[in-house]
Amino acid sequence: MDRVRTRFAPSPTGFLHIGGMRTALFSFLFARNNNGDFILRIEDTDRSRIVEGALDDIMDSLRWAGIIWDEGPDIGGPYSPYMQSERKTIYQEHAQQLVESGKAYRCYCTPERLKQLRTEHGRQGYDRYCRNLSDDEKQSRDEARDTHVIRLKIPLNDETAFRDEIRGEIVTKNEDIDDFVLLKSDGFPTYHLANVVDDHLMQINYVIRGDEWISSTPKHVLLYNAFEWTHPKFAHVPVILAKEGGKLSKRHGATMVREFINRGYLSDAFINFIALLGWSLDDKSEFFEMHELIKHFDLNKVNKASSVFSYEKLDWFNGMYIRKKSIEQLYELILPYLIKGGFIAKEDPDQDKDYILEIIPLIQERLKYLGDIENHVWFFFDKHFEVRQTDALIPKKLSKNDAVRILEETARAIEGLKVFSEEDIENCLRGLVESIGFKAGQVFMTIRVAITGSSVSPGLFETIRVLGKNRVQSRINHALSLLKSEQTS
RNA sequence: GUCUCCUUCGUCUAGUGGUUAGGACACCGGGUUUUCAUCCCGGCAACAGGGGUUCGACUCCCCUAGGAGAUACCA
Repeated sequence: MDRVRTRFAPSPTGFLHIGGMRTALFSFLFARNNNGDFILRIEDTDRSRIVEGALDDIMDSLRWAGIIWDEGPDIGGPYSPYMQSERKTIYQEHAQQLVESGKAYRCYCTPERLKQLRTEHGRQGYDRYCRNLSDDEKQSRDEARDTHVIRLKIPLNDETAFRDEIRGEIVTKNEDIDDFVLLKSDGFPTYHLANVVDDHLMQINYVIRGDEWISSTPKHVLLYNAFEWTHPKFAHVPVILAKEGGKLSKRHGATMVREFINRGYLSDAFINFIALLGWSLDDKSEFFEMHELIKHFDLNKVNKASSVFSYEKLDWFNGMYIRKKSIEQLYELILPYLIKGGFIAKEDPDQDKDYILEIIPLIQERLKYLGDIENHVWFFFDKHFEVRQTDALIPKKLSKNDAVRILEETARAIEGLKVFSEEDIENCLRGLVESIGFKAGQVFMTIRVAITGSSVSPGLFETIRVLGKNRVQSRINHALSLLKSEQTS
């Protein structure tokens, strides 16, 4: 059997979408699983819709995810170029060839006529008017150099079938297929022409794409037939929908891969999650690294039905992956976010490395995504510290004086600690609870709010240890002054 | 409207004629506990509906409904 070659062929009309990434992933996994090639081709034949920066975003996002192509616009390859806009003459020659062999024809219908056709008959496609133009008329139109497009002459009274690798046989009556446009009046090809010509020329033998293409596949099959080429195998993978059905859009949350990168989702987690949208190995495996996905991927295990993107489950996966990272790995990962949050200086990022290395274990299991880091570490940095919940300083059922007493006793007890280990801190404070007569929860909450500024924090003893004696003492004093000033009740 | 595809817990899914229909996320309850988180235990919850075929249908066929896509000189 021939070497497997698949491709991902996005158009640079926007940043890479979640669904696009998932389709690219399946195409990539299938190629790698078969020791084949994965090609990146850019379909930029609609010059009016090209978005600045989209091409770079698509390539960067794919690389981030570990979806690496063997041939593409940036690295070239044996079938260069990989930008369709640079292949314009190839398509024109092929379209011309079909006109000459009588399989396609020039159509001079104006956009206005086509529009009117649609309003009169509903959406029923082109009426194949120019297909039957007399030779005289054709000649005079050509002599007048009327603008025209080239359309494929669909063989009537027949049906077109193909086998989808995921769905099986799909049959369409040819009368339901338009004499669709091959070459636009500006000389650029339509997707249909360009995609067929390129897939053939680039030796693609598996076309793996989103299932929104199912209904145009018969057109492509007919085009392959017109060229007398054998068509590749087709596999239409299900698309990703929003919760309410319909396309995923901004109002549901992030849709661009870029947004997930920026928020600090780990590529391993993202890929793992997205791979499971429409594919699964069995009823128990849920964690897969890329090499495992490659090893196990199978088109037969791809679902037919579209799936809903769950932000909650992505967060869960991401949390699991964050917890699997070593302290050192996590340090490298969060550094950019610490810089962005103003916690450390860009010029000297490793300045507080030892301190941060101590902090990480305390927050690791609480982190959902890296961008969330500042909500967990702000109070570890003096210049960001403030008591955000001053009223929480006084626990339920206790008075201001009780709180003052707790903090004063705590300051004294901490001062007496010779060894500042977690164990010693714990023993010390538990002893304090005993002697003071309040409940542990009440005492600890007051201390927590005093030293972390809020009622939610990592474990108290470990936090105290990491903060260090000096910081703890000065924060307790600060809290005392807050309590004594009349603001708190 | 027409054509095509799809349909198992709220969500992601396992299941290929005989299962108490399994797992995960979310949710609810309990445990651990100084808060939050983690972790552990338990619970809720599904075969869209109707006809067939069959000794027997979630599994096969047909119809209906619902959803998605196409119906562009966009991809």
